[in-house]
Amino acid sequence: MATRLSTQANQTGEETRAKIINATLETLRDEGIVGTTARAIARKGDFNQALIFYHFGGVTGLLVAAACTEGEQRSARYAERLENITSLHELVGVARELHDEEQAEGTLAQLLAGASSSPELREGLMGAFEPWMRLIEDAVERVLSATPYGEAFNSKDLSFAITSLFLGIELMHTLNPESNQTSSLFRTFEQLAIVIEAMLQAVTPATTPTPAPAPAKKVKKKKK
Amino acid sequence: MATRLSTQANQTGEETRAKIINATLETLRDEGIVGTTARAIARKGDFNQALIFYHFGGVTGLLVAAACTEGEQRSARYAERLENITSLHELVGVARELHDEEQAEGTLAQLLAGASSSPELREGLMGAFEPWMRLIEDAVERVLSATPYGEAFNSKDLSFAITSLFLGIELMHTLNPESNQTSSLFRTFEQLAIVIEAMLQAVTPATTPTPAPAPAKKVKKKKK
DNA sequence: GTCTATAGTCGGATAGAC
DNA sequence: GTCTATCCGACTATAGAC
Repeated sequence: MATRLSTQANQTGEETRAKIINATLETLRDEGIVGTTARAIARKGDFNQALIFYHFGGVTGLLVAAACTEGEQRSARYAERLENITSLHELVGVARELHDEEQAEGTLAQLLAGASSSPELREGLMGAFEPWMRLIEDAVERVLSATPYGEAFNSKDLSFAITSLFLGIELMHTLNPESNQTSSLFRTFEQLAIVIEAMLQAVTPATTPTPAPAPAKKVKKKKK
Repeated sequence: MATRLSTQANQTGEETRAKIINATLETLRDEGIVGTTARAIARKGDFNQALIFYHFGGVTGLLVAAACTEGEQRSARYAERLENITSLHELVGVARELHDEEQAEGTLAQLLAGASSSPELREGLMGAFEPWMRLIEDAVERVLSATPYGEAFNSKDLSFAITSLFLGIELMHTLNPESNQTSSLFRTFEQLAIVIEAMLQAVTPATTPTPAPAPAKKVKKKKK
């Protein structure tokens, strides 16, 4: 791929596509889904509007591609950390880091909001989300299995809830971004995690090595 | 109010305004913020598009009015229940009911998403949200004060988190609305609430039989 | 692959008749 | 208060030159 045989002096398609996707994410962050039009994106990235249609077929196609790319990059950045998570407070720590990344700020929530008015976008987003959701789910399962409630809770529900919480925070954050609400929020989350971990420890004291109800099944060992 | 002295045969302004606002909420629910245009709203409510500008000055003004109205109705419907909440599982119960109300489904999240591209909408939403947030905050404070951690946590952060979680769930729900993900989700929440309450009880027994694994944090006893 | 130009559509908003 | 008619701008999308 990327033949580089063409006219030179100009970029290869891959570079252009990356530039367009980047401008799309910036536009989503700054203007929201409502303001993310082909013209606004082209303005932001300083390229010709027609390129969007040449490379992505249309705005919706571009949004899907942007969601996929962003999802892959995010997964690549956080996979290792997520795969080593075994405790609640570590999970909170990763969430805080993720929130502090400016690029991810709000783009996901905005894309989701746009899905209501475009079945095509909706389909694309479902695909783009799946790998990320699996990462979260695995982490949640590991955290759960370190507690006596490892089998008592639906980890799919819990990871759905965590993802929802995160998206909701992004949404609320746009209401008044200049407030430092969210930094206080993540501090509270850390306190919460510590207290819950302490309570769990109290419920299952170290003196009894085997945590309460021998579950004896369904503990996936997820390599790596 | 509502003079009724005018031409008759037609509705009074108040009725029309209500009709328009209702159509707006329906459009938000069905088409999302992107599809919520003056024309789409008028189509949905079967009235003339120009009425929106006569009564609300513009689409943004209408969206703000819809947010306020919806917020007031929701507050009126849930204030009593919220004000009597003292435990976590009750809070979850109200959240579930709220989620099951079809009218509220997604409109809030969509409005929030639209705030990114309109400072005027953003301002209006902040005002519309405040009373509701105070209701939540009071409930959270009561729930907290029934635990040994009543003073340890920032109740503003916690209610912000709860609101965010709720909005995020609405947002995720639009990805595949036909799945019964959310009903499973609220069941898990109820389990979670029960387990947490049980752990709290174990940590602070009524007759103090066990001498405290004691959370190694700042725990001020402050039963109200 | 990228640009200019433009066709065609849709949305916000207003003027003026009723 | 409501309706029709309409202007104007912005948007998606494409054709064709380079």
